Amino acid sequence: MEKKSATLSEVMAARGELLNPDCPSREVLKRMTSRWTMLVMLALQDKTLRFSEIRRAVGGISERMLAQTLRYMEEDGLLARKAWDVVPPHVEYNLTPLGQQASIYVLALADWLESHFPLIEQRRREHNAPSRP
Amino acid sequence: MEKKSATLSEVMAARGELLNPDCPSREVLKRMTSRWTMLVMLALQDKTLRFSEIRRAVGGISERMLAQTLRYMEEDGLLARKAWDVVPPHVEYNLTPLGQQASIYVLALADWLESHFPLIEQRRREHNAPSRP
DNA sequence: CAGGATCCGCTAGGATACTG
DNA sequence: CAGTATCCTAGCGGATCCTG
Repeated sequence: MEKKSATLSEVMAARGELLNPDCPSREVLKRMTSRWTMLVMLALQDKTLRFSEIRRAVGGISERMLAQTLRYMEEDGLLARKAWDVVPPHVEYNLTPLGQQASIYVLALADWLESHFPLIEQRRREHNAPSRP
Repeated sequence: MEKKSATLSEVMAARGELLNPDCPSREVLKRMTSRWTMLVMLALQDKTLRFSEIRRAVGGISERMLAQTLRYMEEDGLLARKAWDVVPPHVEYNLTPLGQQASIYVLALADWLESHFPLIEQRRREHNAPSRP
């Protein structure tokens, strides 16, 4: 499993990997780009937050989904969880270096989307109402 | 609700826009990062393909999902569809400039994911088998 | 060939209640 | 506070058949 500098063809091959239906990274893609994961990344960008703080930050997420999302992210090494053994419980979350790297791309996409959303909406209107006489 | 030139704080607010549960761009995010949309973008990167070619390129996608994905992408202005009125039908798809812009971010994310997938998998194994004696 | 129409299983995800 | 457990529903998505 040594990692040498990738040749161009290797890079190109790797790039198409996801198009393979059996590609195991598809599930990771699915998780990472899932509705809530991206928003949690957005909320945790260079911050450390507690469970309920994230819940408040990410509008509309349910406890169940937040818990599950956090578990997945931790499992994938994107999220660090620190729990103090006190009562009432105190747990803090923040992105790991790996998670922060990933968040760069997620945030870039989110930013692009937000800034181009008006254009997309306009295209959609044009599309759905094409020159009605 | 009037829109003047954005101040820095407004820009920062815009970045958090997606965290608002009522934010309309959430649905676009959902569509754009949906399972198949990203893979179709991957397949169409600087290419023009026909329906069945895309279907073959994106392993595992069903006709129904491909058709729906293409419709959404066209609706959002990410995809251009050209149909010749011949029999048998001939239809070609390629990304619009807007779609190509978007694909940059999607592909960047996909690339990062593919190259870091081994690491993520390793983290997951470590996580699921923590120092068993 | 490029899809639309239908049927249907599965699961993502919400609401609520409960616990350490 | 930080979750887990349970129940339940909408809609994602697959399989299949059909048509211009």
